[in-house]
Amino acid sequence: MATTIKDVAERAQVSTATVSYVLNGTGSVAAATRRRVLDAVAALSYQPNHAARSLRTRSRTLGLVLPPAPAALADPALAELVAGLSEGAADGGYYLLLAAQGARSEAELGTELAQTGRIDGLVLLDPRIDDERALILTAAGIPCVAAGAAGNSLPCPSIGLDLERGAYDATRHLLQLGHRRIAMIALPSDLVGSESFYQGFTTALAESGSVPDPELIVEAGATQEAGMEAMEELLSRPEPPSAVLAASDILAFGAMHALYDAGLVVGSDLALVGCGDLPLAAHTHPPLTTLRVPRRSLGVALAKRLIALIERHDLDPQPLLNLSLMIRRSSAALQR
Amino acid sequence: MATTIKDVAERAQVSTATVSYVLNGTGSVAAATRRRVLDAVAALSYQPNHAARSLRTRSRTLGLVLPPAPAALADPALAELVAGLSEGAADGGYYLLLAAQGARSEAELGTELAQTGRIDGLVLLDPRIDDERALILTAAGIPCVAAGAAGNSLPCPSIGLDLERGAYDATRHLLQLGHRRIAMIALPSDLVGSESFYQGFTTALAESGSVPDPELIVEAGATQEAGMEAMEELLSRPEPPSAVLAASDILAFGAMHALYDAGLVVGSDLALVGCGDLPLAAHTHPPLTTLRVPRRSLGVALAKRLIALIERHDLDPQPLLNLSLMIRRSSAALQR
DNA sequence: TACTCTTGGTTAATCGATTAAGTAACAGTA
DNA sequence: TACTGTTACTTAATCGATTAACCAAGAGTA
Repeated sequence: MATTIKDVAERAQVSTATVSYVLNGTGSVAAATRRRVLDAVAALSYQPNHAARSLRTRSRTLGLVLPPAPAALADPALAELVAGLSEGAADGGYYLLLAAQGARSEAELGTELAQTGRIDGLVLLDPRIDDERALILTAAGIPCVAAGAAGNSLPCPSIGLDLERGAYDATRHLLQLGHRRIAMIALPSDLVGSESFYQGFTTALAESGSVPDPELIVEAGATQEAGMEAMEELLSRPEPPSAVLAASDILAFGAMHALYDAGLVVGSDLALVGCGDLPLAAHTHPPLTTLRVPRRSLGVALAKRLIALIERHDLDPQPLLNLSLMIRRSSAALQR
Repeated sequence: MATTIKDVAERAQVSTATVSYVLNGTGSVAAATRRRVLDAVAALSYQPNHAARSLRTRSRTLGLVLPPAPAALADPALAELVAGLSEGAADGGYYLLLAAQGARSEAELGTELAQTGRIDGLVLLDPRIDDERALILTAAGIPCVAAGAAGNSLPCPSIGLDLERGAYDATRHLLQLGHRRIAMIALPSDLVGSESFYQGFTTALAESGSVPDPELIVEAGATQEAGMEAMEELLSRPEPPSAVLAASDILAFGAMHALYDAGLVVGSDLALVGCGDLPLAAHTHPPLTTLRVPRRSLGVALAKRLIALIERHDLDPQPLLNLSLMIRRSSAALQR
């Protein structure tokens, strides 16, 4: 049934070694012989057996651990990243293995997958500063790359989003609309991106001659509820903001709820900008101005970086990926 | 580095065969020996190498082909299904391999993956009547199961959603609100689910003493644009409907746009019900009444069914999964 | 001429499991 | 006693590739 390298060798009148050399481009093979082998491969439509191959070499598989149930939905756009990942993997001759986290920690699961030879490397989502997973995995010699992180506070390579520039752009947008009291709802500060995002925010403010008011910076969790509470907190200030930059769309959605509850109209009473451009963002009321993340490209870039790491070939450092500001009705000129 | 079965055998003072028998529960092994082996396994924290194992047996991997770029976003809730799949796979000791479709057809890609021993079986999304992929794959002896299909118009097993019951419930809901002219925007009729959905719709109408007006049944594509056009068509009827049941949320979103353009208010001028309960559905204006699909359970059930097929053990036929009607503001009582 | 390189191949070991076939020891039975 | 079964193992073949080691023939060189 399944055609093996032996069948090809017989048909081409050579040894299996020669077939292998032709197929892998290693060894030296005369042109005529190479032709015979390739013809035989084509005639038998031979595909090398994956298990046999990976028993001797690599598994040509990248791993991704899916966050457990509740958080799995936290990023409804995960599918796009995953699509990019498997696309980038396919380009390099790899596939993507998905594992449900279950009881074990991500690092444990990843280690097991790597040690049993199921995967050659792992993609890490939502990296944190001094990320524990990255530490454990790299210590165990397991290649991994982190998604969407910039800078070098990570023990493994990463593909960065230019969050600093994004936050800068968003803040400039709000400043240009005439806002002066601009608040920020931040993600947990141990996420690798948080610092950059804050940096962009303050840089834009500084350029306009102001400094961020500590009263208007709230560090929240990552959930919608957290965004809601953060917004409530901001509204309780003696001088509440006229505009809010949220570090994620989820936080922004929560903020919207709080504003609605407070009887304020988003877009006219207060401007709101999110980050992520989830599919939902264009459909809230009012539609949310937000920073679009190139998730698919991020996925492709991550896969390529990880493959380069696995195969130990150098790769030009990947430039940070740009976010683009999608201006919608949630951000509007200051009312007076 | 990597501990092998040989290391375990040495430590337990037995042959590798015995270790294998203990680990697989095959062969007969004395209790004391079994203990020694298990102790050695634990002491060395041995995990069998996947490649070696799958060279002799199965790959313990399920495959899923991701639709190409544009369609990949068509179902933003795909992530949930995928999470369910990998969860169900994990329960059976399997993992999930994702492949980006690229240039080749899904059947070709699936066949290659199976023949190279990368996967043992394949999950098919959005099955069609006499699905070509299912035909090719089953003909090639590759196990596959289809998602969300009912009935036996498929050449492979499937996990069914009770679309008939769902459509029935949704239609009853509209009837109870007082609607009498109820239209339906259908998905392409070659999708396996379409017939059942239509069936549920007509059954509910029949119970109320009416028959479906052919003028009010429109078969559309699967896109938002298709939904929009279908709605425009319905509005152009001499006697337009007062309520519309769309066979998917995407279609319903399109219909909403058409209604908005026509100056009609969804929820008061016309009731609208979708199907799927995409994350977006609760956040449109007005929020969309829709049938919730248990995507995660569907994924789990699919994985279990596929594994049973692969390992050839019988499985009680899985009952159809129920949809639940999420009543929101897009469906309201008839205005008079 | 005699020696060394290349070139173009082959042979055979190897990766780490599974499993058919064989065997020794002992119990049960005719 | 001799034979048949069990039980509890071991030996060794096998899955299908990769690759180190070896080898023959012809080209180049001193």
